[in-house]
Amino acid sequence: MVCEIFSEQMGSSWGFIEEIGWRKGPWTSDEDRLLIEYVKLHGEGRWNSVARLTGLRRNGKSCRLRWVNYLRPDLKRGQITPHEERIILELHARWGNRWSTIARSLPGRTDNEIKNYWRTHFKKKIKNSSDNVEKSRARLWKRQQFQQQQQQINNQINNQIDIKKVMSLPTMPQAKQEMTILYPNNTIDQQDQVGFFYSSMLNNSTSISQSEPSSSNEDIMWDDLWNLDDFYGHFMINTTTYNKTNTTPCLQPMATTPAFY
DNA sequence: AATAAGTACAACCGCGGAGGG
DNA sequence: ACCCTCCGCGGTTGTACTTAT
Repeated sequence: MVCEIFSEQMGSSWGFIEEIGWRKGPWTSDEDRLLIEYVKLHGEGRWNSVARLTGLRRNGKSCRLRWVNYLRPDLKRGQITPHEERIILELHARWGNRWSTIARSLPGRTDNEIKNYWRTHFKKKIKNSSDNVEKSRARLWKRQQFQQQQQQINNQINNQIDIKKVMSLPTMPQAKQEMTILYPNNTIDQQDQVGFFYSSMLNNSTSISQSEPSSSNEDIMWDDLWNLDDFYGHFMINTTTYNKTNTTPCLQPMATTPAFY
């Protein structure tokens, strides 16, 4: 019966690409229904049998993809929440583009969804990253100046807060020196970038509650993250520490954690 | 209002690993 | 050991929709 319905509604007038028997392009609601019925009856898997058993003119790959990314009942709909975004960032720092691995930590989200989210929200900034290194350094320096001023003001206002730890942030040359010791095999340029990112991450983490006059903190944070993207492999993987029994990763940019950690 | 640029997301493709014959 | 099929993964493309100019 389902085959009859299918053949009635899947005429060539639909305008979709047909290639040697297999349909391509967007799925129709009827195709979805057939696939859902198939999974109800036979369970997930054996995707190449779908066409034979349902009359659906989709190949196994297409059926699996449609089910996994769109039809599965346990999928979470709606926008990625800020919390999920943080998780994605942290896990990407640890795993790189292993989207399926990242997706396992986000129930209801698919690898495809996370991959798309990453690309549209973050990846686009990479192309500008090399140009931004110098600009970011200037911003970093400016931010450090700003933070020091803020800290001085805070000191004056509230003597009970001990901010010595925050003020002990390493300078850029210090960070580079530490990286040279820790990762002597990296090139000078890599160490330069690594030290820079480390430094900027630290500064971002301390300035999170402060407002900065001329530019958005968020913009700066993302810009700096992009500078990191190309050398995660040299840095984050080596230095991200996690307990094997705890699947939640933590961003700890340096082996020698700064005082405020 | 028109259109170019940007964004979001569904879907396809190629590749490689696993497993069975 | 080899071949074949199936499956899953990551990269990429296509397109509808939104926003900016």
